[in-house]
Amino acid sequence: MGDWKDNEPIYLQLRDLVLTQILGGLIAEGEAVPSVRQVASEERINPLTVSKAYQLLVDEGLLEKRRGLGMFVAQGAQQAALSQERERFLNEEWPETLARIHALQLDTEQLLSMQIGDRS
Amino acid sequence: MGDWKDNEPIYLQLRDLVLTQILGGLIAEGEAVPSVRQVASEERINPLTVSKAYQLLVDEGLLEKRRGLGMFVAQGAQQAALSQERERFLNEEWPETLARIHALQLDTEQLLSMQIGDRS
Amino acid sequence: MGDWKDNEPIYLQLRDLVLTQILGGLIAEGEAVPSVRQVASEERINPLTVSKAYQLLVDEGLLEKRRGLGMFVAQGAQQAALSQERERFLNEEWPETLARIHALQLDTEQLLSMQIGDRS
Amino acid sequence: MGDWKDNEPIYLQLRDLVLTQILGGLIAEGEAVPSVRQVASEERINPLTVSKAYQLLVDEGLLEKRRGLGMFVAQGAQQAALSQERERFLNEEWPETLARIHALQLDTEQLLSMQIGDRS
DNA sequence: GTGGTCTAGACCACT
DNA sequence: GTGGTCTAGACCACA
Repeated sequence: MGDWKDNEPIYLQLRDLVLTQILGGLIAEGEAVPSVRQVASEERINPLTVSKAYQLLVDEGLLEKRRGLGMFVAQGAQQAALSQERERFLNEEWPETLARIHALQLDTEQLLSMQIGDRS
Repeated sequence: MGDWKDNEPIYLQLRDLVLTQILGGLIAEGEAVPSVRQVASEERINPLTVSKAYQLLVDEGLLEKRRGLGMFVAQGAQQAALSQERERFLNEEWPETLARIHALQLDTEQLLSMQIGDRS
Repeated sequence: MGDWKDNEPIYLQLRDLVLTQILGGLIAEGEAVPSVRQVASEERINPLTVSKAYQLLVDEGLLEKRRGLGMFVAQGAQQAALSQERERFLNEEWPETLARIHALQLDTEQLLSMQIGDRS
Repeated sequence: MGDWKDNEPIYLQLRDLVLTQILGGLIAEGEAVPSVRQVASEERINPLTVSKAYQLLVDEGLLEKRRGLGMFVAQGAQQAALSQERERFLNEEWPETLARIHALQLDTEQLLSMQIGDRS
């Protein structure tokens, strides 16, 4: 349960992982996320690296620090994460993807109708 | 046309730029691409960076070096680029994008209706 | 009245709060301050944290412990707090603030015209 | 030339130091700031610590990264720093200071007329 | 040369 | 117990 792509910083991958869990409701709002030390030891990575990931989420307002207690999922984090990630996707990722699809003369509609794991 | 994203290496961005131009037929097969020096001075980047991008395209068989003359788009480059990039896109890029679309519960219709350059 | 800045220890913030109340005469000399338990439960913080704040004030001679009865504002506490805090303010806090005002080239008139709770 | 208060993180002190230099025009806009390694070695601190300070300034838009080249003072940084720091001071620091001055029954006008280094 | 990332380990303040 | 900070040293990608 601890394998990381090495073309992307671990702390970014971890941030995305936690964010996905918040999105999916796997960690409820108001609930504590696993402590820095715990994640570090389970995933066999450095506490600093975990800290960096968590700090990013705090900066985005999805996590809250409570001094001496730990980090907690902020109220409204699930909804906030959803709209914030949607906006990022629509503004940044999708336009580029769309451009590439056109350049490669592929069919957007057909691509979108694919299921995950499919190979056209 | 001299601004670069700083989250991706310049030489990769430049490679993609040239590749897109080949795909779009903006540089015909057999035609010369701008010299390393010219690109470097116009884009105000290091000649080594330009060289690196060109070398990648040579390695992929899309450009040809002719000693003393410069770099030229290889015969069949447009078609080769198309199939090779399609392969890469379908295998690496699209699955992740598709997964993200599902995770964010985005609307297929809305995605289809966006055109290049649009904002939602 | 239960939100704390997270860039300063809670026990210090609490100490300042009580001290301000003594200065302002909100808690008269000889009067009891709210019990550790009461504050802890009202403010939803750890009793140890409250204790720490109270202990600081005891050390400064502003509060007195009476076994089995609680903590009381010491005789002469208001006057003592005043001179002691003035000293600290003039020696430590104000010089830095003054330097910053000069560095930011702020207008004395504007600063004077602001009242508590104002925004520029 | 490398002594730090130990009640505040070094990286914050360093950030403030660089910010002050930008404010004072000691480092002109477009000019490079000393490299992470250079500062680290001169000040006898860890490169990571320097990095953290610089990263903050990048986040605030006062510094710009140029890949492989270093960090540069952004265009308009001096003015931006001035207004940004002013706003922070007026909104956060001054109101609290004003409240304290009143609680201590001091005279704001007299305090403001003090010169740096004075003792009333 | 530049900054970015990571590790291993330490110490601190806070609750 | 919690997170925050710092060190010393390493390796990497980029220009």
